[in-house]
Amino acid sequence: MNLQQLRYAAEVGRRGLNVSEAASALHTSQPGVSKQLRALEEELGAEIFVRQGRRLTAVTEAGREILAGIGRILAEIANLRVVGEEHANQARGNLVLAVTHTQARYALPKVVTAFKRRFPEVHLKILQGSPHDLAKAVVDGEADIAIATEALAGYGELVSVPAYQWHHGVVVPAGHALEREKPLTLEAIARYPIVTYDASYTGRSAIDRSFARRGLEPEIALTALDSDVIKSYAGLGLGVGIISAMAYDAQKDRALALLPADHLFPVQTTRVAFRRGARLRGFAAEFIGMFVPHLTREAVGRLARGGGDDFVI
Amino acid sequence: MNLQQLRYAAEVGRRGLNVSEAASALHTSQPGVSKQLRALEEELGAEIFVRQGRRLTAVTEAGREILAGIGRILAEIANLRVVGEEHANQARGNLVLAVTHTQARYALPKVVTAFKRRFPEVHLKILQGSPHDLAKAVVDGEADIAIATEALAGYGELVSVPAYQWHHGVVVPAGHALEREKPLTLEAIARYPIVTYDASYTGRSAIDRSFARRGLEPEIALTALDSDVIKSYAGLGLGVGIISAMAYDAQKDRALALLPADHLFPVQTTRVAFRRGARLRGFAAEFIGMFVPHLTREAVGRLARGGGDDFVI
DNA sequence: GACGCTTACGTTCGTCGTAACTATT
DNA sequence: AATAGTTACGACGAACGTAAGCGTC
Repeated sequence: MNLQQLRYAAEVGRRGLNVSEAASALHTSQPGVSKQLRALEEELGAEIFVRQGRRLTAVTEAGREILAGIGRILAEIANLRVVGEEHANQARGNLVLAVTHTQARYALPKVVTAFKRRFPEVHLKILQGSPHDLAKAVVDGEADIAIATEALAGYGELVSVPAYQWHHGVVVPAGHALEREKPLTLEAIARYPIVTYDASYTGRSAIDRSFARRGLEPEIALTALDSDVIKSYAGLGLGVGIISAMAYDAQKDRALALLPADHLFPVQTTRVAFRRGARLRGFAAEFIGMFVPHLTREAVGRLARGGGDDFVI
Repeated sequence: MNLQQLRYAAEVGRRGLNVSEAASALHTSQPGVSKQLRALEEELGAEIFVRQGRRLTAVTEAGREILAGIGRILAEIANLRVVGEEHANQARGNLVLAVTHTQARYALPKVVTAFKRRFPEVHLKILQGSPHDLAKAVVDGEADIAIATEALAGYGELVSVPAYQWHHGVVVPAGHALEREKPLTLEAIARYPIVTYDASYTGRSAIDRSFARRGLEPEIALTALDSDVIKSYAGLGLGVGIISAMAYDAQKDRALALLPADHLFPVQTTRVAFRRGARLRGFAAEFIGMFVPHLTREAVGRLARGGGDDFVI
């Protein structure tokens, strides 16, 4: 058995049992991967994949367990490298953040600025995507830290902690009839077409639930992945915008009015997540500490080693 | 990086930083181990061992973390093999028990018999040693399950569960003066020399504490590792024996009298332990289930995956 | 001088990539 | 016919063991 075989098996598992694709992703030949897979199965005395003719069609019972173990092994290998990097230079390295657009645009700038001042030699990379993409990126080791309001708490492979809370707000063109609606109600909003986040982004599920609970079925005129796009179309009069209140800037968004909606939609909790068992770089733990009030770098380490359970709000 | 390098580093760490000894234990050449160690350190970018001249004298800060990670990796590799073995034949394999003499002689026979009837193809091996030896054997992967009354709960690398409780008893030659002492007291016992277990065996620490708490300092005439030896010498009149009550057999030990001492010494709890995170063979979990009442095979699996904490009585 | 790690070197084994082959869609 | 995986084979490289070298105790 060798590490290469484990990497190959893991990649094949991740790539939907497609050996050729895995080989190409690993920058090696397909026959090589195929052969090493067989050798691994041979040595373990258990088939990992079910073969129909010459194709891999499923993962066996034992295979599931084996792939899970391989995942843990490769994660620990990655941790070893992290220890080495940390040792080489505590203040230099790469930090990959996987965040939603709203976070990148409105929540991160302040922390990122402070972080960069403190760790000028750390190269920051910000990946964007849907909350599920972000979670997957962290699970697969492509990103170190994910920040999002949705989905993160649902992954057992991740440790997630609540970072801060916020509310949705309603944005309309200045002078819109809704501005005179006091107090603002869901019923009043539902009379207009809605422009808001795409499904599974930035608290969208909470918005839908709030309307549904009152028996309302507002027309969703347009959905987008980011608050800026939604603001633009709300400004064009395509509909009433529902965005994260922190995405409204009284200065820059003078053409729009923000109507507070704290009483209409539930409070949202943005969470920070990283891989369970991951050996985070010191500055990565520090970043989390800077982003989440009252969470020390040491506490982050403890969470990673996994008291096992999520920090519950 | 490859697995061989990790095995080498782990072995050197375990063998007190002696490369030659590690090489010989691994059935390979010393220069090979030395070179691979350097290669690993080189690749990780961190020294694992401190060198003074040509000798390894200590483990570095980073090295401690790295060796810990390597330990987890090698344990997971072992788990992969276990999955393979399980797949090959659920009812065949090896089960290594590490137990103290008292357990082997008086607690195990019934369970072992039942186990063998149920899994005739499983080869059972019973290792003996001091509780600390047993714990070490399991931590190092030399044994699957340890059973002892002392020490086990003190190892973070082990998951331990209470199996059953018992009391010490006093054995004296039939007709001994102590037989007429009713109720039996520690003071009365302390008037005679004592024959009992060696330090750190089978509840010896509790015996010492009981006397000490009453300000008594009995003369320990002789200590031994096993109950049978103690019984022999107590029978010869060398002193009053204090052994596990279950080690007294009214039939076979007719020359001795057992004086109950439940009220003199605290109740003892024998524990069963296995490596945290270990993927036990099905029959191993089953064995634990047979030994520990009310513990199902599934519960054992859950414990291994580590809700993290010991089962508390 | 004995022990213990490192350096040097030649052999061997394993891994990789190319090419040809076979089976499935 | 195209896609996907296996078998075959030759080349390269890495790891191993032996032998010699260098520092320590």
